[in-house]
Amino acid sequence: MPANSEATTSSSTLSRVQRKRKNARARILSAAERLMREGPVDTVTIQQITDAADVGHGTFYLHFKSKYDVLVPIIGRYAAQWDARVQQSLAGETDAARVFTTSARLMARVTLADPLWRWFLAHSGVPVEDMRSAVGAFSTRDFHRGIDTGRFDVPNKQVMSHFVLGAYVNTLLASLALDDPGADIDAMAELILRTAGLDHAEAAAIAHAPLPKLAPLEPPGDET
Amino acid sequence: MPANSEATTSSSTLSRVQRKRKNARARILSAAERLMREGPVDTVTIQQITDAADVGHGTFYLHFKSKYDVLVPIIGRYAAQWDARVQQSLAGETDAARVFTTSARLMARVTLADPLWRWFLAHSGVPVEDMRSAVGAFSTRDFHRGIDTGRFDVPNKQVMSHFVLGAYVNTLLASLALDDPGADIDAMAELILRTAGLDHAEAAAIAHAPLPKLAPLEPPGDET
DNA sequence: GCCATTGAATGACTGCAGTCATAAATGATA
DNA sequence: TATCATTTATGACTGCAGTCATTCAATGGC
Repeated sequence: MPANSEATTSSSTLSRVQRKRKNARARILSAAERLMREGPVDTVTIQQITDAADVGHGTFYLHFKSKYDVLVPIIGRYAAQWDARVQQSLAGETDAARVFTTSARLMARVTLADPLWRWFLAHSGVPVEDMRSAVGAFSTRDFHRGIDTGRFDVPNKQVMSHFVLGAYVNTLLASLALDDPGADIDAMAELILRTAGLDHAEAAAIAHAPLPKLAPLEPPGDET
Repeated sequence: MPANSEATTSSSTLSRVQRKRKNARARILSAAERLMREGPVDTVTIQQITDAADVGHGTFYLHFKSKYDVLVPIIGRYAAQWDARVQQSLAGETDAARVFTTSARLMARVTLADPLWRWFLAHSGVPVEDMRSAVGAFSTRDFHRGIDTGRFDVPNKQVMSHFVLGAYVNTLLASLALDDPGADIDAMAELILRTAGLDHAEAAAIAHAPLPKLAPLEPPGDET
């Protein structure tokens, strides 16, 4: 008796079902993003998402574990788009310390500007791995480059990664309450550079250098 | 029709009701701790807690917001007991950097040894303030002492606090998977000292100095 | 001693997250 | 193009978190 009782009522095209088939995941993702951008994230229910995506309630759990879980790829894509721009604007820069620092400072600002990221940060009751994949993927990459090229001096690469990521996330978390988080972000960058072995003067100079301007991202509802 | 239908069946002493009255919060706390230490934290329901505490289901929400919320004072008390011992064993130490570092290293080890703390860390989807009050209260105190006495050199005290707390928590979080987290904890301590302005040699020396022994805590079911 | 006021305590109730038995679509084999 | 195996989808169902209208002990005024 379960399954599609209503869906087959109009088995006219049949391709409609096929279309649903192939990209349930993508449909859920875009429906979730739309709904969560419309209203408060908390009030969006799984049922609303699956209704909007025109898939069954259970289908959601085939692709995602929870509401948090569906946010990860959404904000990940947002971050990836910005990261591409940031990297572009840093094309000429050869110093790994400057690349990392500028990237982190810009990405932190961008992150704090997005309502979905803000909610995610405030509710980051997520395992380390999700944090890493979504929050710190880009910063981590640039940071490791600094280590691998010998620009940074760290006693324990593994611990250093967790250390810096945690510091980064918690500083952003605290900055959620601020109107202009720029100064705190830069102070954080300075501290990271210190931790990475740069002397205080150089850390301060790099962390407070002027930032390159980036063109704003167009409305984030576009599909690939 | 609600209220106590069963509770008044034996209105023998009447003082029993009075006793329930005054310390619902304490009863909930001890019942919650007992249940959560008995089985997996996840499987304990609010209903089970209120049943064990012999209070109504709704009473729970009068005192606590959630299951996470009830854990905060529980693990806070555990930490406070250990902190007292740690401070005692550091009575002779005058260097704020050594006090902070030793305290942090010991408390991290103790924290990682407690199942309730481990669960809390793994599920720390809690606002910064809870984290601060439970996770970092003692470390934060010692850290600020280092700043205030001029032993530490930090550009921004506020940011520094969030930075260090986040680094601390996330490093512990990552250490949950390790059999012996000691080495990682010490590496973390070294990084904190660097961030606080100590030169690399001194940071390493202090962070890897031998730890004082502490007598183990007796079974944590005692009431004050 | 009586009544009014307060706010702690209660548990039936609501709504959502997450599960699971069922079933449709797809693909492979021949 | 029939048959079986595998993958993907479904929605009724379960159980718990959290709410809220109601009850009642306690306290203070008179």
